[in-house]
Amino acid sequence: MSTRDDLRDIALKEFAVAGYAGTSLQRIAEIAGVSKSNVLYHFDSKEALLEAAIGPAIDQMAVILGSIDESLAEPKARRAFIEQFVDFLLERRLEVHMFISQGPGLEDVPVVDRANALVATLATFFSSAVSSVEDHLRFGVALGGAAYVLSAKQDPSLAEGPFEESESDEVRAALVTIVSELLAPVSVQQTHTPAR
Amino acid sequence: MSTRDDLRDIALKEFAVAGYAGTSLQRIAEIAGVSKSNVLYHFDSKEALLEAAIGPAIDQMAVILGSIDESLAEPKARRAFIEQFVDFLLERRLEVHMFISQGPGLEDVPVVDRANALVATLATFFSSAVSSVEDHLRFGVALGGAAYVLSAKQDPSLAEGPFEESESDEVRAALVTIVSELLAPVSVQQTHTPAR
DNA sequence: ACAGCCTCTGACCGATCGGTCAGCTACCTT
DNA sequence: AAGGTAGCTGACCGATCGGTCAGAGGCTGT
Repeated sequence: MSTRDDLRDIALKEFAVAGYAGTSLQRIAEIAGVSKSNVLYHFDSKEALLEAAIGPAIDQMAVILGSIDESLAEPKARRAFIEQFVDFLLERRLEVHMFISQGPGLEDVPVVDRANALVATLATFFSSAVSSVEDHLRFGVALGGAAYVLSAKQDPSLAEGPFEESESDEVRAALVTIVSELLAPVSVQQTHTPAR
Repeated sequence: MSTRDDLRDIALKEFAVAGYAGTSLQRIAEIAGVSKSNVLYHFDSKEALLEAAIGPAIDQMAVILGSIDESLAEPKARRAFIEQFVDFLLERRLEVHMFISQGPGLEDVPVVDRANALVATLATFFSSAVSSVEDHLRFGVALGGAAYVLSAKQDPSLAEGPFEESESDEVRAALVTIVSELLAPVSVQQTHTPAR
């Protein structure tokens, strides 16, 4: 693995656990065993490092959202989307946790604004302007709850690899069940894209 | 309202939205319209300000947890607890959001460790060692999801007062429904404290 | 052998961090 | 009137922040 990739991975982990503002370039450099200057050689700025760390996850999220069309009202399509979404949460739990917990307060960082826009898009799919307050809450609980539980599970270690092999499948299945349950009563608006 | 209370409230809001590390005493002082020295006159240190900001919420949480006994298995008692818990989330959403999103990474801050211990206690009530992975996830999704959705709802403003009067009741009722739904299948262990 | 590039470092920069300190003002007590 | 105390401020401290810069060392192509 290249030094650049090392730095990106370390930065992502530190940003997720200690926060963007709470993580210094010096600390990232020390963990990686390089100088702070070297961090700024590979990345133009701290903000550029943040973009490199969470950008791929946002790109991936955009692809997932682009693949869903208005057929989301059909139970089968919806189930497939939820599975895809849970897989995304499992694979990118650090990035998602970062965005969930630090999304506000990291405004005017371009890559974060892009992520905010994506979540807004996703929300309109599941609960448009005409849906009830409860539907909004269901969507939020599903997204925020799944993101929280994944980041909180391996709290102190925040291990690098995915979950234990044996546990991973069980977690995935349970999450799909829970999220499906949460979103089941939500009616999907499949007409036009909402006005706002 | 005294200057001290002003500072505590401002600090809580800023800590919640920008993070503890991302909020400077200078900024808190500017918002309050006082000098930074004055902040450190009312609070011995930044950490003391954090404790003053979230301590009351943790005390309140401890009281709630102390009031529940092992009768939580009965549906009526469980429902009452969920309502009490949702009310707590509504009243203390800033503190809860702070703890949820910054709990790890704020270790060795005494007041945060106390909050962590409380959540662990709560978790053992709902899902002991013998319960399934899905039960653990259900509990986590309910807690983290409810906390996220409440902090995310009023994103930019992060208004001081509670929700709009008309909307507040609806949000409360919906949250009680959703959390009850999430926790319904979870079997409560009411024998002894789990072995591990 | 030399030139050029990539990787990387230490020294250094101004700004800001949390925190200390001496002292000012206003008010209360005797 | 004198003294004490609570509330507050500006000047200042060392440490650390993100970021710049000149240059060292290694590797490749000529």
